[in-house]
Amino acid sequence: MDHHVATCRAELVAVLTTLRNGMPEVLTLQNGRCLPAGPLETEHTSLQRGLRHWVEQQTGFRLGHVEQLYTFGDAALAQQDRLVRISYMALTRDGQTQGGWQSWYNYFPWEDRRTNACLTVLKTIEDRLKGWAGDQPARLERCNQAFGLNGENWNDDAVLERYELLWEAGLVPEAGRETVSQINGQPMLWDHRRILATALSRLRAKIRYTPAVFELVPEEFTLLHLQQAMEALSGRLMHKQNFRRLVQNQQLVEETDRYESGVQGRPARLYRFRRENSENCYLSGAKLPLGEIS
Amino acid sequence: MDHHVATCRAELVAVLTTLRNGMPEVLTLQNGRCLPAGPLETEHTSLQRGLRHWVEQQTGFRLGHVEQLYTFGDAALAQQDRLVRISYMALTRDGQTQGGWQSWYNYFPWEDRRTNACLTVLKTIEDRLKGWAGDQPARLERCNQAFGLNGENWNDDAVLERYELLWEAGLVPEAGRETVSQINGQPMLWDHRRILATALSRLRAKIRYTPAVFELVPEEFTLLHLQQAMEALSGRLMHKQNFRRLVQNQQLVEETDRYESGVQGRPARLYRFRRENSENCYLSGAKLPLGEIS
DNA sequence: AACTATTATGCTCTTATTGAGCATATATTA
DNA sequence: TAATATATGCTCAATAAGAGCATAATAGTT
Repeated sequence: MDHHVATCRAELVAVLTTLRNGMPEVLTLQNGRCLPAGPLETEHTSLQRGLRHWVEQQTGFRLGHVEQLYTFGDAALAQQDRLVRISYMALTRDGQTQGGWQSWYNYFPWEDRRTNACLTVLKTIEDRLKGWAGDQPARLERCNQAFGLNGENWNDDAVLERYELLWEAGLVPEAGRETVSQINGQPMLWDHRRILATALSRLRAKIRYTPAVFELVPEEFTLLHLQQAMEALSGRLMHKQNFRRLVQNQQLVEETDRYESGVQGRPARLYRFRRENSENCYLSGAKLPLGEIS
Repeated sequence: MDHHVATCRAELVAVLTTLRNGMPEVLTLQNGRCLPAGPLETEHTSLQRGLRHWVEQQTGFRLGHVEQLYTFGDAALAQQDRLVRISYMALTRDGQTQGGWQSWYNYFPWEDRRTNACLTVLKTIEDRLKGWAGDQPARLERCNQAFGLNGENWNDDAVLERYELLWEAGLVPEAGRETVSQINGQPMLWDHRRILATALSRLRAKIRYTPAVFELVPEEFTLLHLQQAMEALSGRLMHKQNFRRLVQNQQLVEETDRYESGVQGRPARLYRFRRENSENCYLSGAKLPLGEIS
């Protein structure tokens, strides 16, 4: 048998996240149906530069720091013209540009546990998953662990595992089954929703042990703003007093002499991120653990 | 300006790790100068299958579960014939096959902090880094954080950061400077040592929150064996009694009714990994934190 | 001006986890 | 039998994490 080196095209896909009105949003195209993406061209001198080029061309947005997510290549692709999809994640504090920002939780309604609304969603999903699992203990166990059923804990970071489980169970439209978008989430083209799920997983893990949140809040913020940013990203509520204690003990922020104005109640002090103290904060072990509420 | 979709070749690189005689080892070719690797061919129906094919052909080893590491593509590569290098990591408990197993710490002597030998290495590196940093505070701070100098903590997982810092400082042979292998580590071809550093970083992080160690120890083991496996991978010693307490509290292991024999001292009970309890253990939050020794 | 609603912030209390090390148990070897 | 070596059980102090009470400071209302 002959062996031929496969030539392939590399496609670059970007997941750009911002926070607006207490909701994490992602930059999309075509009415939310896909992510900015384009092929690596001979003019691009690096993968990242290719990515930047396409995002800017398609959305007008200039990416800052990006982080590689995953390379997908094992789908059922044509043998002769292979495609390798390399995905990246980026953050921005100003999603004010034109173009389609969509809430994360349109795509993954079961991931926003801040309100009671998701209880309905989860109940429906639980029922359908149980139908799929039947009496197969392996399947049941996977459902329990992924969705925190039957006494298991809910793990914020397991966004991808949950999405893939729903796919396997035929409960997302991409898998060819008819579904309700309020429950099963809005679909995307190709595997873009899977890439988005990968990004949420990564970002939720990242904010736990790096000061990544600070890239999403304004220069000056109250501790409540910071907490709400963490809550929006992680999808769960936190204990206010304990959150303050943690942030302050980590020495990640410093007081300013200014206060918030124009709101009800006692005005909150504005804080600023101590960048010098944690330029590479994960190295020094500083963490921003989520003081979870039960 | 014309835009042309770049065709490229995808190269698949494997980092296969095993534990032998208390040392973590990696499967290499050409006397330790490179990792098993090969191009994606038209016959390969997925990236992983291509990877398996090359590793088996070059080393005779059949890979088990693999995990993707990183895709490198932004090096100074020829425009017309681009190369995308996709790297993977795998573990095995029997590195008994033929072929070149090399200790991790031949490549990264400063990463093995279990013995006093590394103190000399680190002292030399520290001196040279200080020379490179001069009086630039940004550089000094990076050195301190990466290598735990000046009161900063040593972070096991930051293998890649340390390697890249040494590269930037011109202290590794790949950067074109003449170096001493006992201090600066054995070089590899191309960027393979960087890929290896990525793998160590990932694996050291992984053993903290998944039961990955159990893929590297025999079916039945004493708690000391398990501890020594963790120590070999993380490069640091741990407190014996506290380690037992942690492992047992996590319910990751179960007693057998057998004991170790043929060694000095009181014979140790043999334990077995409770796979059922943690098939997907990271989801349920089970951790194997390293009870560090100061 | 007094009162109420609302949010910020300080503080305590309890429990769980972690680092450290002492004490005892059970084997081998001299 | 004594010495040595390792395994294993247990305590103690320090720290971190979850929960909630109490007080402070503002805007709006009566």
